[in-house]
Amino acid sequence: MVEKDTRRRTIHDVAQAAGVSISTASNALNGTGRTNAETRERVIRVAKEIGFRPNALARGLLSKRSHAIGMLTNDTYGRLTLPMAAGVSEVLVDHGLSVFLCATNNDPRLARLHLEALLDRQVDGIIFTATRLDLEPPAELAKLAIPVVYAFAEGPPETISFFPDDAQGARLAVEHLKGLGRSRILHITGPEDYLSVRIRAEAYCESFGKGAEVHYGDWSEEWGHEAIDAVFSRPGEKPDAIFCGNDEIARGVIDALRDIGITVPKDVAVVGFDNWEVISRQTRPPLTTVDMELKEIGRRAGLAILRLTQGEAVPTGITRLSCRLVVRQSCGGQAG
Amino acid sequence: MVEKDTRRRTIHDVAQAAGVSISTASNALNGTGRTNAETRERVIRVAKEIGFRPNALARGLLSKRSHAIGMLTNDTYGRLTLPMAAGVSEVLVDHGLSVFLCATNNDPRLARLHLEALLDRQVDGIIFTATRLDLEPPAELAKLAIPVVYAFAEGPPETISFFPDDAQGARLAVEHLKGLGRSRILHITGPEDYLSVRIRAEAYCESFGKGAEVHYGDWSEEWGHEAIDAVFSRPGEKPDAIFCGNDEIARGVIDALRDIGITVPKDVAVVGFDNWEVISRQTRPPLTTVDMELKEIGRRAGLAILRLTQGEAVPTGITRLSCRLVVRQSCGGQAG
DNA sequence: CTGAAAGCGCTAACAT
DNA sequence: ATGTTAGCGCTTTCAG
Repeated sequence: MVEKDTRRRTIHDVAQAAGVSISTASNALNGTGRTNAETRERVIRVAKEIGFRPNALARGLLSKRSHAIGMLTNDTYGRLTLPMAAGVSEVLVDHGLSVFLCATNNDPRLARLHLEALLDRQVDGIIFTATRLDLEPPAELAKLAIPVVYAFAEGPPETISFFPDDAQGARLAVEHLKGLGRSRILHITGPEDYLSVRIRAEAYCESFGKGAEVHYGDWSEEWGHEAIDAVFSRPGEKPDAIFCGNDEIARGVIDALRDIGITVPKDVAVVGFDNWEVISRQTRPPLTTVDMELKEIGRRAGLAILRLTQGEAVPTGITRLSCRLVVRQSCGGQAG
Repeated sequence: MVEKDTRRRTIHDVAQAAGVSISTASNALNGTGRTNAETRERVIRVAKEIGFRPNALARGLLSKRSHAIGMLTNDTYGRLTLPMAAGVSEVLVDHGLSVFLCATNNDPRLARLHLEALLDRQVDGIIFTATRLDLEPPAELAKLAIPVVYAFAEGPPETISFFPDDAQGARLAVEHLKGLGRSRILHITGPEDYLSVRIRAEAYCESFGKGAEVHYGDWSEEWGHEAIDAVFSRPGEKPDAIFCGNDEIARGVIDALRDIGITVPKDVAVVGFDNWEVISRQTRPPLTTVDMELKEIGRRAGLAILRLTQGEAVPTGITRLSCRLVVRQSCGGQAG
């Protein structure tokens, strides 16, 4: 009994089966050089028949392009990184680029380990993503010979970065509330040492004008509760709208308001930030919130890397991508 | 002015700089063959000096091992896939294996595209992960010449699969409640067509015994609300504990109980399933819940692939990994 | 239009 | 102990 040959078919097999030389087979398959239409078709047919698939390693060795990129992320794939990864992958898969996912877990040793592995594998480029804008990317990245793109992170000058436009997102929220006739809008948000927190707060202050009031805290529902309890237990005029720094805070705010008998959105309108659906769809009422379009950020980063690996130029600097307001019922919008 | 040579250093450069032949350099660096200790050290030193890093493509071409594996996942990286990916990566990175992440988004075209790309890249193995146990993995996977491991998914007979032990997890929850003196435990869970739902429900019934009562619904907070409203508005004895099919349902349950003036955990204890922290830490009181140890599933899958790629045998069949009960305050546990 | 040959960077027999 | 050589699978001059 003859053992079945389980080896992968090589271009050598194709050439032999088609009765041509290896180089002719290669030319035919890649449409390079001059090849008789007839032979070309025969070669292509044979290749399909015997299930030939070119070895990407051999190709990469020769072309010095691996058609793979690395995605380096500082966290264990939080809710920010993943939508971005989806966007990256979506853009690249149809161009034959694969993605190595490297979670560094904020550990510099791991980061270097992954980075070296990526370079050894001759990746055509690297996308660095982080969980907050003001996290310093590894300095080595800037010195690499291959293209690097920063997503949700800021690279050094002359590099390419994609950000959500936090200021525009905040304005979107405030203008929406103003348009609904709200006039005493409070901002309850996260820790002041986050860059996005400061940007959003500043845009809120500018957009709302006199009477703006920012409460910094942490990213938790509990903080939303606390803040509401504090604000509504003090004397004086009460707010008629709350713009929250993220959806978790917004959820705490909404729950706290209900607890003290205030109706959302009739008495107080609430807007969140993130559109993290497990929260924003489940608040009662569902939450109007600002979506940072993370997937789009990923897409843009992927596209940029794609262009760069093809030798095209991509403008350097920070590109701020617009946020989108997702209107649900917590502001008095239509039921839906 | 001489252009700086930005080419990557090759073993040829090392050999030249160390004044030895290429093969001696190779032997010295890899510790293969016989090499004089002195030359070996010199070669290694020189290699480090000029920043030599071996080209993984060339190595892979020769050894037919790319030291990369593919992770194929059916969803756009949901909360289930990601912890598993983290576990996989954690185990493999120190062994020099990199991971291609391929999100198929439940699209068969994408799945095949990714699979072919992985094979072209000569990956050493593939891990398939899904978002539910009873999702049929692509049939092509079983026929591959390389090792395949299924995580949170069931492969065909004679393959290797890792599952959470849903039945044990459910028993953990029920026994915990019984141990706390609860005697009228209800099970409010997800859609009956989910295998995990059926397994958990069955284990609950067996463990709780006479009087078991299962309410099937969907995976939402809303359903938790509805179910509680229905149960507490009907005549007859009321439950003193609820075992929920996931954390979202549990959150709805807790909120609904509070709405009708029932205190958790005093009057009714609640246990969830998933330990999705954005929910389970934020319920009031925080939720006692069953953790499926997804990261551990990923680790085991990664370890299995590692063994297989090294030619070691790994027992086939389904391995069910124990769940862990995370005790918070929704059952009357200690405050923490 | 086709084929022979060189070589990408590396490893592993085999000579020396 | 070290060097020479062949070759992994592929693309690409360059002769024919």
